[in-house]
Amino acid sequence: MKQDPDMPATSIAPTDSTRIDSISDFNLNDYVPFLINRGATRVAADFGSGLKPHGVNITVWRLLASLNQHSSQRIGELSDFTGIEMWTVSRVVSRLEQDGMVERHRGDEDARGVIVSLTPAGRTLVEALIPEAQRYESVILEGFSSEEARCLRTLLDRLFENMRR
Amino acid sequence: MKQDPDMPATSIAPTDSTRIDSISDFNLNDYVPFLINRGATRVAADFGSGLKPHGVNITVWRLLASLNQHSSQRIGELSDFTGIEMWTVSRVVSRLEQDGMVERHRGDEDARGVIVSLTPAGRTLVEALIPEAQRYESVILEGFSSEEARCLRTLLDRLFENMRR
DNA sequence: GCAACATACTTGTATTTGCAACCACTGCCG
DNA sequence: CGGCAGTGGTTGCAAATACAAGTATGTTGC
Repeated sequence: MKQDPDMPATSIAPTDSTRIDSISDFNLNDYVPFLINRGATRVAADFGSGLKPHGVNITVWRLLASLNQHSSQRIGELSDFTGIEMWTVSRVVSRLEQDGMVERHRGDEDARGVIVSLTPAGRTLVEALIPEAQRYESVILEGFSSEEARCLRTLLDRLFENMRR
Repeated sequence: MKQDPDMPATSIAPTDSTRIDSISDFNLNDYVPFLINRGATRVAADFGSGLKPHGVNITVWRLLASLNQHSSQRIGELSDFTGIEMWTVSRVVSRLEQDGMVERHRGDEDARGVIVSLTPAGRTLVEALIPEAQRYESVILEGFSSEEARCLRTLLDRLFENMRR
């Protein structure tokens, strides 16, 4: 077993629960991609279960909220803004169209693009979800000062920008 | 269309790209659950595609890395630590067991629990993945001071603690 | 003005995940 | 010790997502 050369060998095995068994110095608790995925997995499960009574999952919510903000966007723009792969956006939008929540039509300038916009029913749905979303955010940010929350938002945003390359 | 009563009506429609169409004051760019999910979706896609040559996806990587850190854990502990639902952990562990990357046996103290541990092959695999993981982290944290990175880690960790309730 | 290539999106199929119902084991109470 | 509530884990089936291969439109060079 590899050992830190700066540390003297010890014959007493550590037994506390925070002991790290890994032979490398890699620590998941400090590994940002892990921390983000872990948080997001839980957000999807927790907030997602709150959305279920509305017949909506996390992906649908994110797309609807995105459309609520910029009332009509191309499939590719929705994908860029939300980080959801284009093929998934395409299929989710198809279902939302069937359900009468969005409309889809070819771009005017460039007919390769497909422009998606909320119907009145779609807007009504998003507006019903927003208060729940805000309530949920306040739960997960419990104990955060407004300074800390602002800091988290900024850093997450910069992270996302880095991922665009 | 509703209009902010504090703002005088204007006949000139705003045309800049940052315009918000929503009638409410809800802004996704400041909404933490959205920012986290967006980041995580991209991490899963980007880092995930780097993992594919190793026959591993993001969920498998997270579980292997978790086992690398605490060499044997129960299914429920893996679920708690990673945020992945237990039924998913159970199934992924089954596949990893078939592939010879982990071993599974009933708990000694309490035989309801199932204890999972890495095999030598599993440990070899994780150790091959760690350098790639570190490289990926450095890409997404480009431009972050060590102070900022530390801050992000701390805040993400507190967020996760809040979600445990 | 028409190949040839690029961009924007869609879709068939395979894999992964979510849910609910289930099985395995423990600890407690009579 | 026998039932029975509680905890930990698994699994059949449905829904969601990933990938690769497709269609539709636009742009460029000849």
